[in-house]
Amino acid sequence: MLTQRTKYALRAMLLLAAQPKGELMLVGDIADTRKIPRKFLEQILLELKSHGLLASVRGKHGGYKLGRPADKITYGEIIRITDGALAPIACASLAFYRKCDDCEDEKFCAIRKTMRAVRDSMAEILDTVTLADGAAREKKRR
Amino acid sequence: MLTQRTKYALRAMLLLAAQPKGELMLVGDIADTRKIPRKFLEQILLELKSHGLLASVRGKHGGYKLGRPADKITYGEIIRITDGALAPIACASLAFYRKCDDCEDEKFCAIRKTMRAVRDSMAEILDTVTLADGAAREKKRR
DNA sequence: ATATAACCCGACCAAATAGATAGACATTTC
DNA sequence: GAAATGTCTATCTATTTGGTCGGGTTATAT
Repeated sequence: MLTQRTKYALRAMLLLAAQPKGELMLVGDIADTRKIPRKFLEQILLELKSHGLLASVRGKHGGYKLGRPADKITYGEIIRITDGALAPIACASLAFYRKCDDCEDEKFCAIRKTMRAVRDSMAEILDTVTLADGAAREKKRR
Repeated sequence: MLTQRTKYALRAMLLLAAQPKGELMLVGDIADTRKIPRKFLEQILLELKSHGLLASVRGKHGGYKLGRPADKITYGEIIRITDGALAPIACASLAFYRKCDDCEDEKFCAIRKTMRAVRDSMAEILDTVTLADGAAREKKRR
């Protein structure tokens, strides 16, 4: 399950993706609009920024905007930053691989094999769908 | 990520699936073979049994065996019992659906839509792969 | 009867993780 | 230099996870 943190991250990013290109948005406005605790959101945005997914301007008239075009940022990227591995089990992860403590023979592990397949099919979606796709969909609401 | 509990459950079930058909296995033997804390395993097996995935015999010469043929038990079933929803987010789950507290318009939620797609592709694998498949694979080890 | 299992239950515990909150600091505009 | 705004670090609390412990019960084979 995605953490609350990740849900907040996705929501905030989608909101920014829906802004007129290059326009800055205040942390406070993002928090209010998407009902995210302000201070918590601050941390999340900072982390996303440190990975280049966001850009910011300080001082008066500052704010946040996407660090790259919305069609170049995938859900998968965001999730990996805020939540970590996509795979259901660490030994089946690519980006966050870790051996199971008590695994004897990874190569023949029937659990790992299946979880790898699951990971792959998750990644196929999450590394393909972009913020632009999401924002386009949400626009229909109005 | 799957919990340790679920990993144990899968391991235990796969071991039972590899037994000669109908043969009983002691909790203690399962625990030793698959390196699972004995008392913890007891709890897990009991839960799986209560859902019909296992059958047991008490008293001397007692033990556990699968409650159904190995090719009729999927990974998905086991995971849903020990871990809950497959979906990355509750509002995208079928078996464990729950509305997001602060969701305004589920129908147009771009997060939910994608996570539903993810859920579906996970379920397609996890509800298809059976213990028989897994056990067959592990047999090759020898 | 006795030994050997599974069953069942509730209490307890430690460590990790999640979800925030608080406050001081740095930077920019006006 | 004052106001607005992002940056950074520390701290707090609650929940979940992953067990452990103990002991009582029920069922079965010998």
